[in-house]
Amino acid sequence: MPKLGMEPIRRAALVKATIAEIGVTGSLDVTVSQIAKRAGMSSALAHHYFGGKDQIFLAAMRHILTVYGAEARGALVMADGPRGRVEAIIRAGFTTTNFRRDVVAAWLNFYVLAQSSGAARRLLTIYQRRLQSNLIHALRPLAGDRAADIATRLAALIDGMYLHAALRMDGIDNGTATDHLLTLLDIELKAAT
Amino acid sequence: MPKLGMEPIRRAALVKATIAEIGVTGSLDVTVSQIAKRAGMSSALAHHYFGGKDQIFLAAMRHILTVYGAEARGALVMADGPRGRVEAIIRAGFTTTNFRRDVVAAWLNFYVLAQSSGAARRLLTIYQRRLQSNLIHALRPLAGDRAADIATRLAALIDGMYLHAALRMDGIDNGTATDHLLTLLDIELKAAT
Amino acid sequence: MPKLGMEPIRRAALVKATIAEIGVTGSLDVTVSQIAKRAGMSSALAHHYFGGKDQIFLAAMRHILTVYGAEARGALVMADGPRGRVEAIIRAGFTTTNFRRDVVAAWLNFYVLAQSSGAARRLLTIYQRRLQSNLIHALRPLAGDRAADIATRLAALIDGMYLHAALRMDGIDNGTATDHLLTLLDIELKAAT
Amino acid sequence: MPKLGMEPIRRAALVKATIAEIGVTGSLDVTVSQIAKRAGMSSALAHHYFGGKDQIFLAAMRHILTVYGAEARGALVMADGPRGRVEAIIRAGFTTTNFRRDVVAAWLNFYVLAQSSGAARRLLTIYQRRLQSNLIHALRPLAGDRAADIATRLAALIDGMYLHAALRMDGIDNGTATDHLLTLLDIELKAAT
DNA sequence: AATGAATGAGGATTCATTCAT
DNA sequence: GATGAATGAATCCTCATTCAT
Repeated sequence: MPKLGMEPIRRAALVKATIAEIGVTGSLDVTVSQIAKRAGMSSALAHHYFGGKDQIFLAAMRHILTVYGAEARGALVMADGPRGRVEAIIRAGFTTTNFRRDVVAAWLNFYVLAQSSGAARRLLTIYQRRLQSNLIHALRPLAGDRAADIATRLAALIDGMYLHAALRMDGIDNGTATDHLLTLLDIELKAAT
Repeated sequence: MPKLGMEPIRRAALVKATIAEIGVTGSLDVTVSQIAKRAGMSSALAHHYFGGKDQIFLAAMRHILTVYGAEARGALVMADGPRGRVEAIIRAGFTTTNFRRDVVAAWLNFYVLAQSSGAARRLLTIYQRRLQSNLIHALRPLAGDRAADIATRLAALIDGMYLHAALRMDGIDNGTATDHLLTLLDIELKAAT
Repeated sequence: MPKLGMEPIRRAALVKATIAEIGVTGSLDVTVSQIAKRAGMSSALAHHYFGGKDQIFLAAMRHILTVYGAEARGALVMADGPRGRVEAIIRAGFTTTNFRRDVVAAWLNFYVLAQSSGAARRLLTIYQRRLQSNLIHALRPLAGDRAADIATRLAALIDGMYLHAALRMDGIDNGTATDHLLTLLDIELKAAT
Repeated sequence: MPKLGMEPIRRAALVKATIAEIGVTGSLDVTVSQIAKRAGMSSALAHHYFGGKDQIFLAAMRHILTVYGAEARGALVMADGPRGRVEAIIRAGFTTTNFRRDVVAAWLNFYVLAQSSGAARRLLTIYQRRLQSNLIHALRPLAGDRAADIATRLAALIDGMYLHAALRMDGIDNGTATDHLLTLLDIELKAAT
């Protein structure tokens, strides 16, 4: 074990462990000790690097949003035409990275956290605004004035799919979830013409 | 003079207080004492009537689902034609009773609870199945084979709207939420023909 | 009906135990558990009744000051003539109740606490002002303009004696401490004439 | 190139930082990290040089006592006649070096420390004995048999003044504190004749 | 010489739950 | 029926201290 530059490694390990632990427990009732143990260190060290439980949670949340954002951005760059851009945004939410069981569980829990924690809400709001704005931009050429409304429904359906997935209901998986979203997109655009 | 028939009154008060308290806190991190205090009794009495915190939560969840179910059933009876039946089901989710701030917050939290509590998940599953089945029945005459798929999207969008409402995103309120749902219904049916 | 009226009993026991524990340890590094144990209850109950460690300390401090104040007032009422009044005030600080080892140790620690705790400082200031004012009133007829200055020295010497007593220096005990104070009073008055 | 002779510099920095930190906090609840940070080094190094927190405190205490002793000795050498010697001793306690806010705060805290730490008590006792003995020697020619008693009162009043100063009571400053002491000396000597 | 890394031990505080009355 | 009393079992967090580099 090297003696220097441990911080980023430890932080990453803790973030990863936090998501995993939330995934297993299915709630935020996770102790710092559990997280630290899973990350292979003492709880004291976890506190040392993050300052407190809340900040560990926020870091995990930030991580999930960052990864999501990165994938979405990457997909957008490669996308072809307006319709392709919307698809890219939608698909980004259901990649194997983002639509893993524990990540979805964490996601849902962060939504709940956002109700009581200002910091969490701020984070989520930023993400939401970006998603909404991306969707609207991509939809404008296809649906004109209706872009905003359609974006709202798409965004809500994405979250709805996450919610159902979190409960493993309907046997939703990457594929079917994406299908539902794309179907919605199709009929929205058809109706908009 | 012993008070008779206090039990149902106390239980109802506790259930109501639980929902209110979850609404205020925005999470399940609510103590039995808080709930009991709001319900105007000692926490010991709350335990006496419910046996434990988990059961208080379950009772509150059951209450919400029951009220929702009752309203939906009532609306269904009055509904006119297949399309009217679907509308009735959708509208039931956004009445002022069911779409109140604290109820929505509790709803979201119960979704989370369902991830860690088998009993909670069972409750939710029952409700989900009933909703799904009601929707499919109502949609069948209108959309044939596509009924199931459409029902899934409608159900997911309902939950998505709840989620966004819980975070006061998009300025979602009764009216706009219902509008979005009915719009989805419209275009789904148009596309199904 | 449950066991009633425990609160004052518990609080008194905790205050007493706090003083004793500070006396034994000689510092404020006393755990709530130690205090609670000595008082014959769980630390949880201590928290229940006082809300926190700080408030336990403040209550103990308040208790000491209250007892002191009561004795001083009592002695003042019985005192004969101006000189008698000054003596009464002085003697009150060195009764067997107030000049006990643990009380003196607690006293000293509260002085230190007052440096970091606003609440503690306020308490101490009130006591100090009352002592000063009592002394000045009693001294005025005897020393006129010099009353204030003399009072300051008397008060400082009282505290100095406490300090020395806390460290068992100079073999200070009730008797000698009082003697020193009265001697100071004598020569102050002689010089004031 | 290893830095040579860092040890005394580091130790001095730590001692200084300790006193400052105690002065700021107003208590001994100061962490080694705080001290080390203020001294511009890691807490590990502080341990390396002193072996432990207790020893850092003791070193700080020793430092204060040493400085005080040095000033007192210096003043004694220059003093003129018995009365001048007593004055010199008294004034030494209230020089701007010794009567600084943080030094006084540290002083008071060391008194408290002496109640629980044998080493601290020993240190303080040595200082006390030296002060007492110095005072008695100087007073003997002026007050004969009464020297010891007067010395006790003078010493106690000095500490009392420190205590009041620590709490910024009575608006005590160098000047007024010294005045009170010298007044006491005056009237003691007058009474002794 | 110097420090980042790491932890064990401990302490304040909270809370669901039980019990006697 | 109802509650004050009481606690054990966590849980977060802090900190002195050690160690490898």
